[in-house]
Amino acid sequence: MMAHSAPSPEREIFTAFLEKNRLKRSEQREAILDVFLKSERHLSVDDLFRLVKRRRADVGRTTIYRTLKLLQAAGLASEMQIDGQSRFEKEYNRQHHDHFICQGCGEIFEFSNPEIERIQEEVAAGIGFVIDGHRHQIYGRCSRCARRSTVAS
Amino acid sequence: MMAHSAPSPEREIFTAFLEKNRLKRSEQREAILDVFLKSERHLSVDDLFRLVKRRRADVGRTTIYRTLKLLQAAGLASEMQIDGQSRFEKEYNRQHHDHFICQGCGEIFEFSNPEIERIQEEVAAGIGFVIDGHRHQIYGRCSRCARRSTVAS
DNA sequence: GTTCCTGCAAATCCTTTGCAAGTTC
DNA sequence: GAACTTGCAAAGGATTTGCAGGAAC
Repeated sequence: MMAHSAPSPEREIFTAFLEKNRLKRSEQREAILDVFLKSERHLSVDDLFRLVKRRRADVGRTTIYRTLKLLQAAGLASEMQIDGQSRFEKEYNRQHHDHFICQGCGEIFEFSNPEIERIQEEVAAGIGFVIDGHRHQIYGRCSRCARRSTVAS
Repeated sequence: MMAHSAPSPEREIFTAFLEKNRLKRSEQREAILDVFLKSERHLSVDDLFRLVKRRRADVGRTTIYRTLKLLQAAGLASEMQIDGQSRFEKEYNRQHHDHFICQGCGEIFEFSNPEIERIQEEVAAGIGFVIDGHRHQIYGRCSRCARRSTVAS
């Protein structure tokens, strides 16, 4: 039995992706996509697993892993690594961005800066390097945590 | 029995580090440091393990892991992640830099750009974020591999 | 002699894979 | 019904830890 969710461009893309690859819909996949789309965070596999489990206690971790691969292949999710751990964020209709990562509270802030991208290209061109992509993570303390640690110390 | 190596600032730093922390010298540690210092590459644990093994067939992987932690703590090595794998490079007397990573041949090129660093700081300041450090990896193809794939296709 | 090191094996952690049973089309 | 999906358990790969024996101080 299939559950139904309100339509959205992401769901249509996922459905199209499944069809194109002769894959099937399933309640688990719908639930995972739903939960994933609802979240505004950078989710670890375990975060997602726990969130989906609240809705379907019988879902397996394996299915989370497998579905995340599908979401990436469909262009709906993108993976990043923080402290050696995979995290996933929504990718659809989003432009490229990089991350500030607060080491105090774990919060992740996104940023993008065309100047930096441009300089990257220049530097790459200087050595004949052709850029496919990049990861730029900046570690430190967010304003709140910075304030706190100044006061505390 | 202790082997001896030509003195170098790095070896002195390591010796001082061991003394300060009431740790002991050992042939393994000396050998690992030696091999590490001689390499100009970004070594995986396994790379280092194999290189050291050529000199001391009896060394254990565990000792490589443990010694790398010491080298990091002493400021002689720094760790980076590529494809989820740890790699280590020399840190002593080196200034901060980031990496181009060729997905064709695996080669790693270093770069540093003060403009990028400056803009980073500006963007961070804009949200009150205090920077501790950052990782900036650019993926793509080096000039040789770019040429090859253009010709081949 | 005490304290620290080492290598092995076992344990962890995260992720993938084999497989039998259940779903979707 | 054929083909795909699921969850479990087992297997993998990278790294860490417990421990008994060995080396450094």
